[in-house]
Amino acid sequence: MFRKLDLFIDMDAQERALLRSLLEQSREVPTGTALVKEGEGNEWSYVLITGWAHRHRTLTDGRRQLLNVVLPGDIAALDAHVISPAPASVTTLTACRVAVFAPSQTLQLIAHGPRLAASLLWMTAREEAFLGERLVSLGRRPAIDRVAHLFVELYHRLRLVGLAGNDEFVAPLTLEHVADALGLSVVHASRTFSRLRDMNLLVRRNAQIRILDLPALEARVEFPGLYLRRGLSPGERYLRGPFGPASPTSTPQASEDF
Amino acid sequence: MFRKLDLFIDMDAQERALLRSLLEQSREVPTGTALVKEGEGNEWSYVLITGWAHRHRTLTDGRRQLLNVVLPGDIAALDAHVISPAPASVTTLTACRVAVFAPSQTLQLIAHGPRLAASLLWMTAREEAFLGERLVSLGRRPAIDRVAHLFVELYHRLRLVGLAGNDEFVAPLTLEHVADALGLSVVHASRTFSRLRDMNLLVRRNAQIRILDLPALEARVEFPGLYLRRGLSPGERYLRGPFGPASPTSTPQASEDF
DNA sequence: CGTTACCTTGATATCGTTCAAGTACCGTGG
DNA sequence: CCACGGTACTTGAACGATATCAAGGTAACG
Repeated sequence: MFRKLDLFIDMDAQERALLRSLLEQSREVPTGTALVKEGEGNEWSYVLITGWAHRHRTLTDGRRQLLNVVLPGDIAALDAHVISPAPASVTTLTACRVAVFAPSQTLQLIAHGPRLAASLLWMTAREEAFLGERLVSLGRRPAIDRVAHLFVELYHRLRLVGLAGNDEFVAPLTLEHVADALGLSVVHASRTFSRLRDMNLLVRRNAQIRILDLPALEARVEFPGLYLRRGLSPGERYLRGPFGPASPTSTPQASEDF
Repeated sequence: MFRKLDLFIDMDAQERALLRSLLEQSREVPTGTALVKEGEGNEWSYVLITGWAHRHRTLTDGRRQLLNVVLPGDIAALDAHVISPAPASVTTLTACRVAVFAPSQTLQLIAHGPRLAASLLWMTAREEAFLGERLVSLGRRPAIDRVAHLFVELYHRLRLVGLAGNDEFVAPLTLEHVADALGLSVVHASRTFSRLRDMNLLVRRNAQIRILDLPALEARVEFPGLYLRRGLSPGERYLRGPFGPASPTSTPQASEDF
């Protein structure tokens, strides 16, 4: 399984090398490992290379809220370097391969130049957009649309990193995870999946998700998908100008796996 | 009204000057101005100097979700530089004084060195923490606790910038804003305020909020307030080391208004 | 002095929760 | 090969928190 961090802007050779060096020391962790624990001072950040994880908060009485799902290529706890006690936990949902890196390395990345720094900013902003969308779901959408939106979003995110088939993918989430992500009870999450199946929109069998009617699902939730794409924003356009790729040997074009 | 951007790490003279230059060209905008419109390619970012604004998404049928409140000292649409069509709108709630700046200036800031870049990262991460907390509210808290949490958070944020009294502050939010922020109907938001008043916890009269029992409110929502503080995180400790303040003339200490 | 924006209150409806029971599917040990 | 226990899921029934509908009240403002 190869990691596509082409989420970043097109990188020159030097930038690629720097990132590569971060990813070299990776380790394998089992299901259920707490990479970050909320409330504790966390020293490390992670790049998820393979497997799934999730970010979540737990209240004292046991209620839980899943904030986001962390997929291969995503960075977990980048904020660990700037926000002292971690505001949320990060736990693996499957066995994972993760690259661990220290604050000093993040700052090295930033110090290397504005292009990588802006990339980190972009990743963080993307995370924020995910949270915003989820907030719209919890605040203003009925259960069926919340579930629809979650899985349409997952579908697109997984496709981006080559982990989803044409209409199918594996999502190692229990009903409880879905419920905790969407502010529902497990019971109602179950009923909602039944409803989606009966409406011929989406089928969930164990961890297998099959999208039956993507257009219908996207229409339900007004899915623009814009916040997923790596559009050419003003900032990026600017980056290609004044600063430009640091090495003239690299042609600015869609980046490949590396 | 003076702006406290001491949210940033302690800055040296050069860094302060750079920020100052950004804030110099500010303009006054009336209530209800859309600084950013969702779906449109936005070219500008803003530092809010005085007044209130809010970030929000609107669905086609008119349902709205308020994502966050923007207070003096906050940056709005910093992500405009990296995420192309704006994922959410930003609209003023009062007359505001805002400093407008272009993507090029953000990148200048980043390029100036890792300390300012990390500060931007910190502000973005803080935003993300706000969204996460709100998500917990919408997903797992009953109406009364949602309202409690929102106003405790606002209280602390306002205190941080000197805009809240000991137990009182002005919040130019209508019931509709509160309802849209918390995923409630206007009617129920009204009833919930009544309940809070009857329980001697909080009183809202027009735009005036009076906190009657802060400890009780904070206990209800397990308010740690950690994500508000500017704790000395690993990354920050690091910044004081290798890089240090760029100018040796500035003593590293708590920053003042400037 | 009427219009509009904002808020309140009551009555009824609904979506989602909780409680409870039961099924299916493991992996384990006898 | 079967009994066992655990986890994940499903389904039904009753309940409850919040929504919706409807009406009325107050204050600002032209």
